[in-house]
Amino acid sequence: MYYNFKEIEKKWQKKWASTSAFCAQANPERKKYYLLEMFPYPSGKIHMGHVRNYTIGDVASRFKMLEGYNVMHPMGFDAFGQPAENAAIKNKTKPSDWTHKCIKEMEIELKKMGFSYDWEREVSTCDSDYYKWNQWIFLKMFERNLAYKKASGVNWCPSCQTTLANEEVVDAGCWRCHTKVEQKDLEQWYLKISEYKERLLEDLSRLKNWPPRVLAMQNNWIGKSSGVDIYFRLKNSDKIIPVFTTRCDTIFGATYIVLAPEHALVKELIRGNAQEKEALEFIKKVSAISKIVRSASDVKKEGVFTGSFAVNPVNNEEVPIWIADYVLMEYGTGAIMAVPTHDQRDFLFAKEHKLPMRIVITPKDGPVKLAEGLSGAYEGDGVQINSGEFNGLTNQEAKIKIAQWMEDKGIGNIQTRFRLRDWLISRQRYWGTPIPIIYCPSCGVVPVPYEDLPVKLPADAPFTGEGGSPLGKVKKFVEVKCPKCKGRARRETDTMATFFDSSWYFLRFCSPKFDKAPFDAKEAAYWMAVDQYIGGIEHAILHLLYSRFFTKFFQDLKMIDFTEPFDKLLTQGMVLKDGEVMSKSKGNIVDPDSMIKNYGADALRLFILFAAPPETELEWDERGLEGALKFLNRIWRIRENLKSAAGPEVIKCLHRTIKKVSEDFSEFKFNTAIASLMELTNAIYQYGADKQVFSKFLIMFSPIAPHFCEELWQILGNKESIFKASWPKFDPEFLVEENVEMVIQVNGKLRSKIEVPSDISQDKLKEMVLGDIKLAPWLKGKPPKKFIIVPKKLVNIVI
RNA sequence: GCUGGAGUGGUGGAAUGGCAUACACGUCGGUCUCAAAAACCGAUGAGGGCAACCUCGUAAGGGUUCAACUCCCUUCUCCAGCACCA
Repeated sequence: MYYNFKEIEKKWQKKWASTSAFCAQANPERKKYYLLEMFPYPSGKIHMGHVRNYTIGDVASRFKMLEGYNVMHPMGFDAFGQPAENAAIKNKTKPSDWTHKCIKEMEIELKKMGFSYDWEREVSTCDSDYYKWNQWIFLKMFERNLAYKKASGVNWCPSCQTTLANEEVVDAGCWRCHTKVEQKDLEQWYLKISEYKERLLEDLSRLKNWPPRVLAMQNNWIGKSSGVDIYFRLKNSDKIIPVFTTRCDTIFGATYIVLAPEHALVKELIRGNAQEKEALEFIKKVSAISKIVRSASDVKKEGVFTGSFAVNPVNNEEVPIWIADYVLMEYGTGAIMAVPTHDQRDFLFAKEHKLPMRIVITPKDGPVKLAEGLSGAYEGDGVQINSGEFNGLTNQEAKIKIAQWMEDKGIGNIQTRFRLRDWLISRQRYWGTPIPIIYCPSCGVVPVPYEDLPVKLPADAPFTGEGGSPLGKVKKFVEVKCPKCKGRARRETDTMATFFDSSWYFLRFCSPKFDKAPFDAKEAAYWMAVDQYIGGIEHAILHLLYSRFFTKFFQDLKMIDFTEPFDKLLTQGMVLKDGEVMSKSKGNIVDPDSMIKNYGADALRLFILFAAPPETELEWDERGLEGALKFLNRIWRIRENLKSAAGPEVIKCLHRTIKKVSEDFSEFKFNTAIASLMELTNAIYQYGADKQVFSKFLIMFSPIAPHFCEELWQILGNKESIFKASWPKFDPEFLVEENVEMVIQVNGKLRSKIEVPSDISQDKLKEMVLGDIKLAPWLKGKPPKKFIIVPKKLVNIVI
């Protein structure tokens, strides 16, 4: 007979809701613990990824609660975004109706899993009470020149009909629909995240409890590199072209320079030259291709000669100036010096266009290779040659000396460059936060005054699917009075990228109904930072970088006094089926709802935690889920067979288990914690348990299977919720064994085992070991050279 | 190419210098039953041996150590992120 999980789970979910069991209040007397899982986009249905993410969080949250912490465990919805608009077009509904319906459905599913959320703190980013503060934050950034508008080539998704941030372009496609991204010249709003690049990079070192790969990814993304701007002068002109290089040690080998096709000087350089026509055609061709496609490494590097020359400042050599598609305007100075002998890209380009080469670094102890015989660039370290006064130095020494020498002579400037670009936040969509800006023909760009916030989304925008923002078609939204001159003006119709919304929601949870600012500083001071954050690796750059940026911004506004929002981060692994990610297109989706129906939420939670450690991928296996249910039933039966007093074997095992589970839960090693609870269960089956042992077992197991344990807890006669109980403590006395089994090795190989009193003296132990008949053939009568004794574990005899 | 991570039974996984394979899944056998299911008990890395036992075994090779899945070096494979970033 299976226990009735359907009834039991429903019963306790109702009870927890009616008693507000998980509602948290700030209390300076108590130690707080803020546990947060990344909030979901309300698609209407939870998937196994959500189940895994939120189960891990729920166990941690309930464990901390039992340990006596004041736990805040909130949940909300990242509710703006394109699916709602697409649904509106398809089903002729309104995005807000569709979204709110989805949120309702999702709340029901989350509640069915028995998660211990503080629902009174729930937020939805599409509520004007929330997005009002997006606008508030935007205006604060605008005041500090951290939000600005600029025209430039931007990533454009033709399917979503909107612009995308660099972070949202994945494999040259849109992160949502995978459509190939195009390039468009548009005037768009940006956030100056680059202002924070040094801090964002440096503070990574504070994040000791973040996974190394996330730190590595952010480090890469910020992409700091040090080098020198070297000033090349145009031949027959005073004009200077600075080029950025990290390899100034190769400057004597620079035989030509290359500019990006968009470089400001290009037009002037080609004017009147024989190459002008060819060059103009090339520029036209390149500008039509998106930057992403252009920068794909498998595309052949193309370029043309400008017909002009520059002067290498270190040796006054005249070098040709080329333009090529592989030089990017956005990075460095938009111009490079080319050293074909020591840079593979330059090498290939020089070979193709028959440009000169000169070796300036030769491998230590290696022969000097001749340019004619060179099959590829030598990019390694070595000794300087053909480098004037720097000959003979190692290139690493030369790098430092040449940089300094250039600064002294005024022909170069030591520079640090970053890869991180500013964050494009304008979206030509409806279902997002309106950017609070008004364009006035006489006053220009005018911010909406704070007292006029929120700028609400009009409810009656038309959804035709014809492209272009629906907001632009709502007259009463667009046509406004200028706040300054009261003249006729036009409202900004772009909305904010939804990543803006999620960059500070963890602060909103501290005071979700606060109406004077995005959050109440006092509440935030108590609850922040988030002690444990849990979510998918897909947000390793986007969301986590933006959230760090916003936190630093709030710190600068003196609204908070910390600089990093998330103390510990756990990125959970994906749930796979037959080795592949579950997806609609593969048709291998396992629906959590039907699993709850067939096995119960507790069994699902148990399986998901037991099948793999949280960070690794989890292979879905329904047999494992059956196994989880079997284990629950095995425990269920214990209640009928409790003895009046448990024997010493079980008591010892209990204390070992308490120690192990306490340690494992703290380190999120749920799979091994469950394994040790299973061992205790096996011991109970062998030796029997009393009520006390079983109660302690239930407390330890309750974070994993909360409904199940509440029910048994009540059956044992307890009136209060099991989550009001306190976490059991182990007694070290019970961990001490009178006798221990010791492993006896000869030359490191296991040859025997003996049981000895655990407090045996070394001499007595040696005596016993030498008397062990099993060892005789291995010792061969020879006297042992050495005894290695690891107390209570092992003896190794070296002969 | 750069960066980070991983490689252990038929399967998921455990062990971070000290008995390799805990705990489960699966498989096989037993108990109960007219029978089956459920439940309970037991076996289960490979090879050899009647057996006690022996040999081999954590991607491959080498090293350090009394002792290596674990530390070091070399190589291979897989996963993930970034990538004409000068």
